[in-house]
Amino acid sequence: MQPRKATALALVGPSARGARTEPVFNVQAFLDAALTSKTVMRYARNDVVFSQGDPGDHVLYIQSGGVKLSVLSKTGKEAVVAMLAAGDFFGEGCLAGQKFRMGSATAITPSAILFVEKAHMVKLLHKQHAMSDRFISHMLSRNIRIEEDLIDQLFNSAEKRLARTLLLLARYGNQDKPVRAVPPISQETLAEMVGTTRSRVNFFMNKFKRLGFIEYDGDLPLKINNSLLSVVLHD
Amino acid sequence: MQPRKATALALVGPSARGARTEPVFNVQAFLDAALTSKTVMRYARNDVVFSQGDPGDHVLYIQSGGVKLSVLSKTGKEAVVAMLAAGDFFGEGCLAGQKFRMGSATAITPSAILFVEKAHMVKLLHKQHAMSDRFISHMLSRNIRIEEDLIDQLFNSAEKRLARTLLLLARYGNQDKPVRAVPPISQETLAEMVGTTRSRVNFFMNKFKRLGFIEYDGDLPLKINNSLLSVVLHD
DNA sequence: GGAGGAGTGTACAATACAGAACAGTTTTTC
DNA sequence: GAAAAACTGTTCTGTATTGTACACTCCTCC
Repeated sequence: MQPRKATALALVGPSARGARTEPVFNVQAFLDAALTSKTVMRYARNDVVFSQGDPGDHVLYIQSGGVKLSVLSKTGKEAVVAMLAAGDFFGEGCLAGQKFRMGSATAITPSAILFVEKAHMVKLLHKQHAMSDRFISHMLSRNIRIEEDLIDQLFNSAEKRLARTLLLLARYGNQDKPVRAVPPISQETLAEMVGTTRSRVNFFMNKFKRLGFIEYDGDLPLKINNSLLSVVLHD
Repeated sequence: MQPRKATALALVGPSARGARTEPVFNVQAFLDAALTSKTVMRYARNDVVFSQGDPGDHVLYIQSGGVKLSVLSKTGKEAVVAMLAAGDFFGEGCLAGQKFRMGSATAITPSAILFVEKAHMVKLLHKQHAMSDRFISHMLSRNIRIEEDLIDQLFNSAEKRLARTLLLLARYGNQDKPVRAVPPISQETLAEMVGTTRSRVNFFMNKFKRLGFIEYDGDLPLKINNSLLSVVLHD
């Protein structure tokens, strides 16, 4: 019924990490099928979608908005594991048998989230090529991204990690401009993403500012000078 | 033709991180299909399957043996990203459009590796439920594992990370024994897995030995005392 | 059987980092 | 519009970690 050919090869060559503010693939086919399992929820900024330890057997899909995945350690430290945008899945752990959420999911902008029950998701993966393509593609690029984060942690100092995080965050803004805008994020959150303390982030932010790598008046959102900041990474 | 029901639900509940020295699922269906694209290669310990930077458009599947995935930084440091066993896939990056290998793959034991061409892999994923179940299941558990590694890096000290790495490595040995054997791995490699220096690994290894957490005569393979070592992690 | 290599045991100086504290500023909230 | 909360700027101290260096043992391969 719905046009399917456009998505059939989605798996093969999506430079899945490009500027991606809207889902890339043919949402129709997926939604038509998925919506039969009904639930779409709406969240405001900072609303909690689920909390670490919650039972959960739904895979979630971001129709619009953005979501932050974080983990809390026994000692109370928080780490941000991923920042997701429209078209991303999360909570897929339940497909692998996880009965409880391993982390928390929080909306970072007003978001519409689709809930797909695990059993139903499995069916979809079997029945719909477009769906399984999309899901596998998502898993692949998420894998690549997490692996890069891990490698970043293993190789680089906090200063370089912060530089990299800023550069990646900037991709949320417009592409192809030398100077990009970063969404409003506190130094506290940056610290949780980078894996260091806020005071350390503050120190480096001011260093970057002093050196002309980033621009801001003490107020977020800030502008980052792409080419300059890359210097930090490649030396 | 081949019995398929046994694998149909493989996706749903595989405690994929159990003792897994042989592929869990029905290899027949997969091999029958995959082998039409022919290549199986055999490697001896320390043979290189592919190197970082190599062009590559094959997904690889471990029929038997074990493989180490590692990455080399610009400054010459090496990091071990994963240790894989029979039944695991690797090199899936090409499915997401990566034209070159992002890291190196090295056999850690004599191994038989199946090469599946990218285009053929995509076909298999569409045609064979058992195949796409198996692949998605693999991606899910790999994802979970890498994420855990990342969180480990963010939260824990080098000492705890080493303890965790040893405990995980021990799962290669027999399950359900309080004392497990770890395959022969140099302190150098351990350092690359943990993300620290060899001298630091040596320091902690001797500390663990002194405290009775592990046993070895200066010679690998070593035995680790499971319950004791966990103490390090949970305090 | 001697040379070279790989792996281990150990020590030490330089440094990156965490943790904590406090003042100043802006933004929320009632 | 006052009080509270949230965020930034900055400083300090102790500690974990790196980087490096050297001695020692064991293996292996001409």
